[in-house]
Amino acid sequence: MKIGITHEELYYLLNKKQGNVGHWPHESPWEIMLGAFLVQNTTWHNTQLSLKKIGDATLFDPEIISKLEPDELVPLIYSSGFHKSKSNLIFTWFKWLAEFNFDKQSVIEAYPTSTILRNHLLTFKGIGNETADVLMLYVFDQKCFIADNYARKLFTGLGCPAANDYLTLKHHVEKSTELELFEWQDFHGQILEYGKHHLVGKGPHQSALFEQYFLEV
DNA sequence: GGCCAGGACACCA
DNA sequence: TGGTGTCATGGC
Repeated sequence: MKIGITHEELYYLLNKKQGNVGHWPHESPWEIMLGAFLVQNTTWHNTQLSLKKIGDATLFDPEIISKLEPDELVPLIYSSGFHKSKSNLIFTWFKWLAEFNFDKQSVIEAYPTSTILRNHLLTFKGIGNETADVLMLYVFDQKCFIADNYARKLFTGLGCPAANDYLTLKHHVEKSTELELFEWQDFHGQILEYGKHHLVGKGPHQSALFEQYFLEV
């Protein structure tokens, strides 16, 4: 990268600067899945309103959630928007999980490689690259990089030429970065935290600003 | 009252 | 393959 630090160093700088940001707040894996779907193009605040309603109605019991029809899900998730598509996704997702008896280890073992599992996640209508990676990283415990909007802005600002496309940046970072699983999880949280404070409403090319921030450790 | 948020997808050329 | 419209709510 242009400012001459490795991806690992970037992560450690963010972590040192911002401290513990709590990578993905949750009480259970079911809450992570629901959060990943509901937060699409929505604020975390709106997502939490929906999660609270689902929790009140189901206690996040996957068996109970899996028995809810899309029409029954709509009033629970209304506040996070796109309720038609999101209710259908939750419905089909938990029906699929039921085939594995809601055991995520069984899901992981049913697919020969993490790439094959990820490709299957992408077959769900409503799961794209970013949501698939959130699930892989936080639910199925697979090391990966989430090249979301904030990450692409940040890496572009740092002079990374591969950052304008989701998959290009994802693969670039993954093949050239050595981190533990919990660090990959925290990396996303750190970028998100940084993005919410420094990237909202700003254009992608802010390298001077980034350098000033990171070198002021 | 317009703009945007921790996207995804269909459609078009 | 790349660009654009659409889905929808809540906060500022």
